[in-house]
Amino acid sequence: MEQKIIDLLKRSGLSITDSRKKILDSFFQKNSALAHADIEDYVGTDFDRVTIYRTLQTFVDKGIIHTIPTPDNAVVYALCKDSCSAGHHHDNHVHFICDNCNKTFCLEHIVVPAVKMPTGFNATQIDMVVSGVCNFCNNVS
Amino acid sequence: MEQKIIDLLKRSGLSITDSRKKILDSFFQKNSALAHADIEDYVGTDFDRVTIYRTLQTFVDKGIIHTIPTPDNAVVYALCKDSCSAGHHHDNHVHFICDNCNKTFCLEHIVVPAVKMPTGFNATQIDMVVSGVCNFCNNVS
DNA sequence: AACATTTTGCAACATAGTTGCAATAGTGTA
DNA sequence: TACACTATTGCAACTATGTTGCAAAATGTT
Repeated sequence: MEQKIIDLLKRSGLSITDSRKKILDSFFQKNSALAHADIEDYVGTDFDRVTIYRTLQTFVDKGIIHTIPTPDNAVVYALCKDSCSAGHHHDNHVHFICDNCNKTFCLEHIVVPAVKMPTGFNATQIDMVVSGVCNFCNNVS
Repeated sequence: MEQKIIDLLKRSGLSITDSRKKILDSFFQKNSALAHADIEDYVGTDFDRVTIYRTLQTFVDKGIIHTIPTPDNAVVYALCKDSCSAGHHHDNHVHFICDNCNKTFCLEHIVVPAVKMPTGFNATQIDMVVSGVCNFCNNVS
């Protein structure tokens, strides 16, 4: 796991630092998307708030994580699959937010369907966010 | 116009106040969605920041406006069509954000397409936000 | 080990949004 | 129209979120 994280950082051309390792680790530990506050909770007081902001920004720039827009306008981050590289970002899957446990999931294999735009409108990016109850919460009940 | 706004407020069971009239007016004047800051600019110093927050919240509760999630996570509001009523909200159209002029539009007649959810996931709401260049910016170039 | 380059932490700041409470304005009734 | 009741507003203070500059510390390279 440790090695997997170090490899990913190296592959992205980033130097190996404690905060980057720990923050990446938090994404591998949980398998849902994380808000800034979640990460702050996870790493505790080990690192400064500012460092977390900057690290997340770096990860987004390098294509390691991507942001997910949510209806309640909280910033949420999730790991990108290997096909994502710096700048060129293949994030065309549907995202799911559970109203019950409040977690955000990437539905990796559900592709955002095409929509026909009105004349004059050119689409470059499409975000689709579905809310409801996730499989974990459904199984519990 | 004045009368139209007063009728809308009455129909929603709200008392007629200067701030509500002015804020509703800003939505009728511009025909794109508005961020809190846009409204603050429009109404100037006539009303307190807090009043604008509370008024927008009231309008959302009553189904007069709806919020739109944006990829850069700014809160944006737009007028609901008449079919929207308090609590019961028919907001199943696609939203469009222009990367050039930065305005947000409701594509009222473009319905969000259906997507098949993985087993265990139940969808109650689907948001679809398209980014690109709007028809106004395309015509200009 | 020594150096140049990144990264981090701190402090200070900027913006966004919330809450309690007293003052004010709107509404229905006489 | 005047009154009383209720709803709304403004103020102040606060919390949360995010940003910037700069010096100190850690990283990578030789």
